[in-house]
Amino acid sequence: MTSTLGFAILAVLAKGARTGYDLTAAMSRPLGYFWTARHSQIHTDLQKLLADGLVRFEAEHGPGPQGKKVYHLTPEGRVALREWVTEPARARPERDELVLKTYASWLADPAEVAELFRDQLALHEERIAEYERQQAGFQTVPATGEPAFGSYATLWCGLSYERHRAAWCRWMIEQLGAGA
Amino acid sequence: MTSTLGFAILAVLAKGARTGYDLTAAMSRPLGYFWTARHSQIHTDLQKLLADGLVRFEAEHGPGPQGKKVYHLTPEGRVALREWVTEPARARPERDELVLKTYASWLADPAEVAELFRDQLALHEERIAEYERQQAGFQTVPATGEPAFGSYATLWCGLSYERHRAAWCRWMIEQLGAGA
DNA sequence: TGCCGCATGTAACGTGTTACATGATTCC
DNA sequence: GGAATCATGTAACACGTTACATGCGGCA
Repeated sequence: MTSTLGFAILAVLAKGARTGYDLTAAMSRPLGYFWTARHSQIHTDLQKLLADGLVRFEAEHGPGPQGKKVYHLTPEGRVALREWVTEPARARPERDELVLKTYASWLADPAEVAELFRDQLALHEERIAEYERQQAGFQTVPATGEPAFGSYATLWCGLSYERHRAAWCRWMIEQLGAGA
Repeated sequence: MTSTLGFAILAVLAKGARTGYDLTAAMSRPLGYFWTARHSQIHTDLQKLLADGLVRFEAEHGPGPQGKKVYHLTPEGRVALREWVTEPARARPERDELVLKTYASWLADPAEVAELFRDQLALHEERIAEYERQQAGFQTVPATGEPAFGSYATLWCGLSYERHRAAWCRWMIEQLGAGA
């Protein structure tokens, strides 16, 4: 059974052949802001995909003791990815440390908690600016059949998420100030 | 080193003494919508907290082969929790299967992808209704020093999140319809 | 020659899920 | 007497992170 990370790898490879190293770069922040992985995990998962016949590689002469392996999708890999896309997504349990801290925030000094939220707010505002810059790079919304549609749609989601989060931080800061 | 789950347990116990079973119920959906755990994990973590002197229990006669253990915070546990609250939250990597599917959605049939988002939208709308009902239960916003403030603030966050998510689903459905 | 970026891989550990295992109490 | 709920615990496995390990190619 292919793991979700496996499909994430296939999704990136669907846009073009890449080495494990390139995949790692693509799946690190800020590029891969919805599924991240370390190179160690990517390499081991590539070996599983290889065994399942979903990817293959061309060995190339390059740096490192083992040279360079440029992975690409097999037709089976492309089919598996396409079928996975429309299957219902398994809900992952929400685990949010900041929300948990909020739940216990009544125990702490409101001014110190507000400090925490001011830091978070600054972070979200930075990301909003970054995402807006990226969004401005698109002249129009790409059509649903174009590879760029995936990038645009995830960017829209990320931007919406950061705005929601920023609004929550502002509300918290306001509450914590008023209660002091 | 106390794990995040450990602090989640302390945060629930800060509101009153509970058994492992009660904690499991409190940390399952929909109550614990920001940190969930299974009973197996909670029991093993309680044993660590016990070893660290952050919780203690009163043995009571009750059901089960081992009877009943009602856990409560020790003064050290309360201090540890309060100190943890104002420490900066470690960012967990975002891992969102639906967003990943969206990234690869250009490969699939738009009508089938739209189906996926209609299902998701229905789910979010249900949660919004549920959270709004819970919010209506509060006459006023609790003061920051009251235990209820934590519940209200997390509810606010959850509601805001579900609305953002619903808006994204609606946008996706619109795009997928227009492109067909 | 020395450092940085490219490139691949393994091992140990921590966290979380699923399944296994047991048995008392309560209500019908 | 039987079933549902309350109640605690262990073991095997999956997933993810951190650290360990190696070494080529290009540039200064």
